[in-house]
Amino acid sequence: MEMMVHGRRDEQYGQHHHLGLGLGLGLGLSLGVAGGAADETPPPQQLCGWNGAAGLFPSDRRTMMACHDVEMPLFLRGIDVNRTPVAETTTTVRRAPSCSDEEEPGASSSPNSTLSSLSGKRGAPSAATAAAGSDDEDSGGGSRKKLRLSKDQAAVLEDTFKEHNTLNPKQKAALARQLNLKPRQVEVWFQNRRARTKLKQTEVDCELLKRCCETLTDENRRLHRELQELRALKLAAAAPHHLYARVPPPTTLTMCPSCERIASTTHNSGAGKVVDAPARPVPTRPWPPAAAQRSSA
DNA sequence: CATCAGGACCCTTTTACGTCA
DNA sequence: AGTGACGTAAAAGGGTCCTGA
Repeated sequence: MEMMVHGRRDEQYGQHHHLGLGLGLGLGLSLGVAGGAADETPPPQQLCGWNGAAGLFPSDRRTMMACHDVEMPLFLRGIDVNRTPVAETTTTVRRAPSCSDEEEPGASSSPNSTLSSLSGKRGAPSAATAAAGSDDEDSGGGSRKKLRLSKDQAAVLEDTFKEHNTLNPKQKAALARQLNLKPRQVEVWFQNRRARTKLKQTEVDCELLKRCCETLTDENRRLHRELQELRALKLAAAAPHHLYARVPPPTTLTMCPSCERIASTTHNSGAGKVVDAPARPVPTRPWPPAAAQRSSA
């Protein structure tokens, strides 16, 4: 049952992500960034080259630290619960002064912890706050307290996320038990983590599209120039010789005999030399096209 | 077959916390 | 040392979708 649900979700959100992230791929870009794809569990929504966690996800200091710790044995033992930040460094998990009561390992320090026991439905805000108020009475008027996860907790979560970016209830419960967190906290962490992943991927896609757009703009500019030159050439060819001869051509147009491409080169010495432009039987197509003629007729 | 409850997830917003100037 | 701005992670709230009863 659990696995079924899981698979379904994957499928569902795979489609979802096609909408969200598909833009970079619609252009048929094979995102070359895909180098280290192995790192991140290719989520169902993996559409383009996954950049791997290395360069992407640890965008912030804290996550970075967590990722660096990844090598540590996966199942950390004696993980620092959210309380008693004994010898934490900068990422000390602080307990709110109000939350002086120590809950037993099962009940997390999260002020919202009561929420997780509300059978999953996160609605019922009033119930939540009410519960919170009753649970940690001294929480100061129901203001939720956020507790940073410890480095170790984050590392384990990161590791697990790399294996699979979603959790089935069993895994969630196990992880929560292992980390001494509420299942709800684990769930929220995974949600936020997925959101961060998606954001990063979107940024990468966006950057790629930007580059692609620049390339196309350049190409477009180049083609426009080429078109102008060709039009000028055509005009010159059509002009009567005596008129054309009076205007010293700023450039000399030459044609490659093999490929029949016309090249315009500045040629000072050959100023009076007029290229007999229509040497090439270029416009083989009638103008306007026959179809157009027919339709206009 | 229609309906409903339950569950999982996503998206957006809010809030608490940490850092820096 | 105190403070405000800012960035970020944790959490809330609301919505969608799917499944099973």
